Parts: sequence; C-alpha cells; structure tokens
Amino acid sequence: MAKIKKSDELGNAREAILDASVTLFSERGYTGTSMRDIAQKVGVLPGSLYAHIKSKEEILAEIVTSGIAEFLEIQDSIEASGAAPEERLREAIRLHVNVVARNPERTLVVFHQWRFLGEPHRSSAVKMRRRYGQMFANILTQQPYFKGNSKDPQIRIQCFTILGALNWTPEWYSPTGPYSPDELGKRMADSLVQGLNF
Amino acid sequence: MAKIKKSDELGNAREAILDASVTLFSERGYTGTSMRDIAQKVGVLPGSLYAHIKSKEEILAEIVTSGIAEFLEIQDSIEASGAAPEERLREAIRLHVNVVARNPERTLVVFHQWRFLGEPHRSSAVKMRRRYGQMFANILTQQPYFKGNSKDPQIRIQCFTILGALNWTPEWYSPTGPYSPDELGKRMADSLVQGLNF
DNA sequence: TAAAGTACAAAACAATCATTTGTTTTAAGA
DNA sequence: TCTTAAAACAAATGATTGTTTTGTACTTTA
Repeated sequence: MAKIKKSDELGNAREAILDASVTLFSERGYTGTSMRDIAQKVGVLPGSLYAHIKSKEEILAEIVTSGIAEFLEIQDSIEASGAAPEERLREAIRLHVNVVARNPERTLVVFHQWRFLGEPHRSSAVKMRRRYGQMFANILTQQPYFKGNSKDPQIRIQCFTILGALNWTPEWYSPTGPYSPDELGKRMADSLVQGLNF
Repeated sequence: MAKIKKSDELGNAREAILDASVTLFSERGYTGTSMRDIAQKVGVLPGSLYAHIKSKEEILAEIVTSGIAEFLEIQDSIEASGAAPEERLREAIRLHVNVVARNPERTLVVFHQWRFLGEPHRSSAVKMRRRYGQMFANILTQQPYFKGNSKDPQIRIQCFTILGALNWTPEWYSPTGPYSPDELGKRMADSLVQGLNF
C-alpha cells in the first residue's frame, strides 16, 4: 500500500499538470498561458511545477505527441482492415471523430499549438501528421474510375475537405449535445461520402 | 502633391503596421507576437508604433472586424440572390473559399485569434460570426423532403461539416498551387454537395 | 517665414515572463 | 522514533512584456 501510494501520487501530480495545461492551452493558447496560470490551476506555486516537469515546452511536447499517437492508432487499425475502400473511409472518419469529440480540448492543442514546439519535436509532429493524412489520400485514390496517385490535386482537395470538416469539430462539439462522439462520426461520414440531399 | 503625400503616408504607415501584424499573428499568434516584433517588421522602434495605433488590441480588433466584414458581404450577396437553394449553397461556398484562399494569413487570424479580443470586440465578433453561419443553416433546411428548422441537429452537423472544410483551407492552401481560389471554391462545392465517387 | 503638428528615436516604466535557488515541510521505510 | 528523499514554499534571477515620456527633425499650414 505504501509504495503504491507514493508512486501513485507522483504520477498523479504530473498528470494533474498535464490536464490543467491542456485546458489552459486550449483556451488561451500556449504563448497565452503562463507557468503561473498552470501552477494556480494545479494549486501549487510556480516553482514547484519543476519538481515534475523539465520545462514549459516539455508539457506541450507531451500533450501533442501523445495526442497524435491516438490518430496513428487509427491508422494502424484501418490499414490492418481488409474492408472495401468506401467502408475503410467511413471507418476512418468514424474513429477520427471519436478521438476528436471525446477530447475536444486536447485536440485543439494538438492541431493549433504544435507550431510552438521547438526542434526536434516540431518536425517530428509534422512528419507524423503528414503520414496520417496520407492514409486518407490513399483510400481516396481507390474511388471507382479514378486514375492517378495520391498527389493528384483533386485527391488533395477531397482529402483536405474531409480532414478540415473533421478537425473543425472541437470548435463546436458539446459532449452534452444530442449526439455521442460515435453517432456524430457516423453522420459526418454520411455527409461527406454521400453529400447533401439536393 | 504635398497634401496628398502627407495623408498618403499616414494611411500607409497604419496599413504597414496592420499588414505586418497579420503575418506575425498568423505565424506566432497574437500572444506570441510582441510589439517589438511588429516594430522590427515595419522598420521602426517599438514606441513609434503608438503614433499610429492606440494599443496592441486595437490592431487585432481591426484585423478581425474587417475580416469578418468580408464574409458578411457574401451573406448580403447570397440573400439578395433569387437562385434555387442548391445553387445558393454552391455560390456561398465558392465565395467563402475565395475570401479565405485569397488571404490565408488574415483568415487564420480571424478564425483563431479572435479569442484574445477584450470586450466589447469579442462579443461583437462572436455575434457576427454566428449570424453568418446561420445563412448556411437556413439554406440547408431547404433540402427536399427535409422537415424541420435550422436548429435541427442534422442540419447543425451538415453546417459545421461544410464550414469546417472551408475554414480549414488556410492551413494548406498555397496560391502557387494548381488551383486558383475560384477554381478551388467550385471543386470544394462539388465535393461537399455531391459527395465522393464511391 | 513663423507656428503648429506629426513621426520618429531614445530611453525608461512597472509588470510579468520562465526558471533557479535554498530552505522547509511532508511522508514513507527501517 | 529516526532516516531519507521527494515536494512544496519563498524568494530572487535576468529577460521580455506593453506602453509612456521626452526630445528632435521634418512637413504642413497660416
């Protein structure tokens, strides 16, 4: 009990700092959040934070890296699936929206605050994101009658149209609204694949 | 010649400050940009900026307000049109993408930095944006066989799906790429209205 | 040509920034 | 109860923040 409790609190302190930072970074941005803000939210004096973290940037790096990792898990799951292209796309959209809508705050930080990472974290994040986006492009090239590769401008537009729609979700989604993340994912997949009912 | 020159330079100085600020705010964010950064880009000492502007926030307020105004012009033009719903939607998308893609930097500031406005600018910006989004929702309620109003959850999802796709454009669009803003707008309207070719 | 006004440089303001230091408190293991 | 190590406090670091003030050169107006 004793040993467990100690390491438990150790991990929790760091976790509490990361949680507070996610909320603050999503509301005020990385540069708009001070270590004093974070300390106050955690309930500790600013200097005390450094018993648990190395620097402000390390906090951001951990949030962004672990956030992107969730999307890369989607990629693994999709690429392991043997489903038809349309079904793979719908599934990718559904899983993506699940990640985004389950934690809108963290997603906002992942998508908008990565610019403030220094090297090598920044380059690494950009590379991981690009690889993830490539998955959508690859599926889109498998539309019937399409001849071309994933660099085709038309594919690029479709790809960014889809990712833009999905990544905008944290700007408006409310967990108390009428749809669960999973339901929302299915409906957005419908909207994007089928289009509108005009 | 003399009188013209003076007022000319006066206006240009302010314009130069706003232009430099748009670029810096879009790259580093409002809170990540210092008055010293702006001054250096303009080619002047920090204190000298205050001969032309009242405060840092006034710069942001002017950028955001005039930016949103461009979208409200779209709204006027669309609501004055007597076209059929589908055509009105396509036109709204096309015009929206034109504004966004013609000035990606400013659009990034308008969409992501408005949070740092103090009152009353902030509330005013939120109100204007909401009114603009309502236009899309209204058109979407006119899909055949749909019974309901613009608050219907399904309409909301479609609305945010479209606006998300459009507003993500400045994250990736390059003016030197294969498509002009207008061509891009037409193709995104196709993608969103018709859906994909599966 | 004299007066008025503008734009800038230069320097300084208090406040706040991320971080470091030295010391005290807390709590677990023996 | 004593030892030990982690975690927090308290205070200070130098750098940077937005903004103000003051002095001066230059333009425009009268």
